[in-house]
Parts: sequence; C-alpha cells; structure tokens
Amino acid sequence: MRFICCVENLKGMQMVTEKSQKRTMASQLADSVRDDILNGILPPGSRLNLSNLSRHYKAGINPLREALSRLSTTGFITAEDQRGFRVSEISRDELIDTQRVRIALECIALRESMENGGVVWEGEIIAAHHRMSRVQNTPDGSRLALDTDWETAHSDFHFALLSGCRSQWLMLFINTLFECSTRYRKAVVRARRKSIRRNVAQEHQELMDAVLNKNADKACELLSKHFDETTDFILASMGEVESQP
Amino acid sequence: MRFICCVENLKGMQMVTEKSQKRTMASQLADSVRDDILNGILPPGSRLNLSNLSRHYKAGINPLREALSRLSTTGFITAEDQRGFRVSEISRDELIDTQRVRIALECIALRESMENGGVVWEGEIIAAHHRMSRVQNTPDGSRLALDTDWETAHSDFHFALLSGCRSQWLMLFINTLFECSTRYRKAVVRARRKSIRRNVAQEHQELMDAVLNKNADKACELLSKHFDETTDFILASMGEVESQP
DNA sequence: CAAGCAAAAAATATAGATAATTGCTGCGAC
DNA sequence: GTCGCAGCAATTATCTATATTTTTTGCTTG
Repeated sequence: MRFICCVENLKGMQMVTEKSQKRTMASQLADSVRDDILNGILPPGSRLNLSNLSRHYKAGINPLREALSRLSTTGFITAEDQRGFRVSEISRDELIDTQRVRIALECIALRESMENGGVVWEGEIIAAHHRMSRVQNTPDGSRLALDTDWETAHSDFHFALLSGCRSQWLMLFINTLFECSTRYRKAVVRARRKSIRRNVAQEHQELMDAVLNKNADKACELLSKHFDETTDFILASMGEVESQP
Repeated sequence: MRFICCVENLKGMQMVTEKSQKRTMASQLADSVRDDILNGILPPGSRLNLSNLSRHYKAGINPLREALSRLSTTGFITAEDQRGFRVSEISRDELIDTQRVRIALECIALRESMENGGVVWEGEIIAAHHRMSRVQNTPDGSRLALDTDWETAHSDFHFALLSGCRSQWLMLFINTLFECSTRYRKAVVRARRKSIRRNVAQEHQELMDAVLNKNADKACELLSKHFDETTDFILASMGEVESQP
C-alpha cells in the first residue's frame, strides 16, 4: 500500500463503508486494529491473543494474522516468531526519536512542497485550515484530540501543507511517524483532566501564513517549534502518568 | 520487526539456518521472497500467483500470504484487495526518489553517528572495510554486486558507518531505502556485460578516511557523491535496457 | 525451593469451502 | 464483419474450520 496523496488517502479511509465489499477482511482488520491501538483500546504492551481478538472482531484467525503482520512492519505491533503479537510499548525515547525525525523529514518535504505548489495547492491548505478552525470551536477545547472530526481535519491540514512534495518515500515515512505520534498525543489527552494551555490554533495560523507567504525558513522554524512544543507537552503528561505505577 | 543494530541484524540473517526451527514459515518465506525479488528471480511487475508460489516454496498458502502482506508495507510488493499481490514495478523516478531521500537520511544519521561513536565504533568500520576490500580482489570485478559475500560486506560497511546513530526510525527507513536501491543495483549488474568503470573501492576508502578524521562535512559530501554516482550509473544502464522493448 | 514432567493454552500450518475476478463464448445490433 | 455486452466457466484470491506444533502453566517430586 504505497502512499499516494494525503487528502485522497484520508478520503479513501472514510469511504471504507462504501466499498467495503471490495476490501478484504484483512485490510479492514488492519484499519480496525490500528484505530484501536491509536485510541488506547488495545493498550501498549498488551498481548494480542489471536482467538480472543478473532472473537472480538468477528473474523477468522488467518485474516487477523495477516492484518497484524502488516502492522508489525510499521511499528505499531511487535511480532515475535512462535510467540505471537503484542502492541508495541511506548517510551519517552521513542517519542523523542519520532518527533525529531519527523521534524527533519517534514521540513524537507515542506520546502519541496512550497517550491512545487501552485494556487490549487494553496487553496487546499486554506480549505483544510478552515475546516479545522470550525471544528475547533467546540465547547470543550481540552478534548479535541479525541474528536474524530478534529483529528481528521488536523491530519488533512498537515498533509495539505506537504502535498506539493513529490517524494513517495518521504510521504510514506512521514505518514508512519505521524501515526506513531498520534498514539502518544491521544493517550495523553485521554489521561489528562486539565485543559490544554497551548494555543494550537494560533500555531497553525502562523504556520499557514508563513507557508502562503513563501517564507520557507520561517515555516520550517514554526513547524519544528510546533512539534517540539507538542513533544514537551506529551513528555510532561507522561511523567505524571508514569509516576503512578 | 523493529530495526535494532545493523551489524547484529545482518549477522542474524546469516544465522537463519541455525535457528530456523524457532522461526515461523511466514518469516522464512518473507526472507526468501525478498531475496528472490532482489535477485530478479521474481521480476518487477510480475503477478505473484499464490498457488504457484506455494508449490515453488513448498509452503502453505496462509504463511505465504502473511509473508507477502509484510513485504507489501515496505515497498517490494504491491497488494490490491481481492486481486492478490504483485512485485512492485521499478522506475527511474522511484530510483531517483529513493537515492535522494537516502542521501538526506544517511547524512543526518552519519553526522549523529560521528558525534556518538567511540573507538569500538571506529574499529567496526575499519574491520568492515577490511572484509570488503578483501572480497573485492576477485578476478571478475564487474560482477561484484552479484556476489553474496561482497553484498554482505558492502552492506556491513555502510551500516557500520551509521551504527553510532541512535535513532531507531532513521535506521529503519535507511534500511528500507537501502534494500530498495539494492534491487536496482543488482538488476543493472545482471543486465550489463561490460565491467564497471567506477572505482568504488577508492570511494569507500575516501569516505572511511573522512569519517575517521571526524570531518563530517566532507564525509557527507563524499557519501552523497557516492550515491549520486551510483544513481547515474544505474540510470544510464536502465536507459540501455529500456530501449529494447 | 528447584527441576522435571504433564496438561493446557496458544500460535502456526493445512486443507477444504466460499467468493471474487478474469476471460471466454455466443448472441444481437449496427 | 465488427463491435459491444451479457452470461457462463475457469481461475484465483480469500476465508473458515481443523490439525499440528510450540510454548506456557501448574503440579509433583526430590
């Protein structure tokens, strides 16, 4: 499954229900399991008992194995021969590594995207940003990351910025890292009671402005800062949670 | 299957025969199929008929599906729901993209490796280089890339350079790109009758010298040049081959 | 308390059933 | 005659159910 285009891809995921007849059980399972890992329903480190999961997802064991095998090559699942599958552990080190590499790759992709992107590209960014800001006006701002609509809009926005990048590999790797970091972000938001102090909306606004003004250096700087602040926020929350063993 | 350490990992692959009892059919199949794709036994674009492959590898269909599923998330195999698997096509664009991203990622990893690496790391580089240069003294220098020993030594050398890098993600991505480019390199060497004009040995020597002299800028420059020249060489050969349809 | 053994559980593989796709054949319209 | 298309047959992919192997667990015994 090679990554083609962010927006197309994400739309494709929403159309799952429409063309689910054409999809294999294994593909649907891979999506379901990945979602359940992202949303913490399958917690980090938990063993993935095949017969239990098979019953839970109402699917056969072999399609399930196939789904887990696929996820095992992208980091969400750890497979050990003859000892089955388990959800990959999370760690501060992995988060830091993820975000660091993300910054490196996304900055490369953003610069290239800004070089190639035309008015259509700009329009898609503005549209995605508009959708995201509308969803943001919810009564409870603190739990945004658990809202599927916001998650989708947020993802759309970030990939719209990069969509002018023509590197299949960069987009594939960035997507992998994005999903990895999403697990951390969601876990933290679930765990916290307090609302978020950061003004994420403003960060996104400034980032978009820099991009549309063709100021690549500033855009990369803002993007890096955006990620670093997310990292700090998550690390701080992880500290709180971890100190209750 | 998270990437742990280049040298460990590569050694692990050689020990497959020893601990094959503990490995699953699916894991072994994934290795076999990947090797056969790299060596052009399964040519680009070819359909992977499950019952044929099953007979050929003397294995059941489900472990085979599992193996192909795994390979499909790293680029060697393209899976299409309800229509099975096929070997991914090769293209000039993909090669260029692969090498470009490789340069970006390996330069980052190399700098970090040079910052972290100590005498043990230096020793491993020298040892790997020595092994490689010994294998290089074969009568027919033009077909080196088809020699398993040289491929192993060459891979060992490049990963030894990066082994000080502590980023799991970078190493995973670099490994993926390395394998991708290997398919192109091998295909070209198989197709050509003429011997290679480049002095690859000297490029490796200079690269190692720059690394051991702690000259990161020069090392990255040499590494980039090394990759670029490989790219040009492969592209030129692909042109020859493609012009005979 | 440790070592060894047996039973249970779980992972993996096989074989057979089902569903989808491909390709062919024949019919009819232009 | 050729093009288009419906319907059928054959192939192929996919899934389910079952069998086998491996690992884990828990008990017993020294």
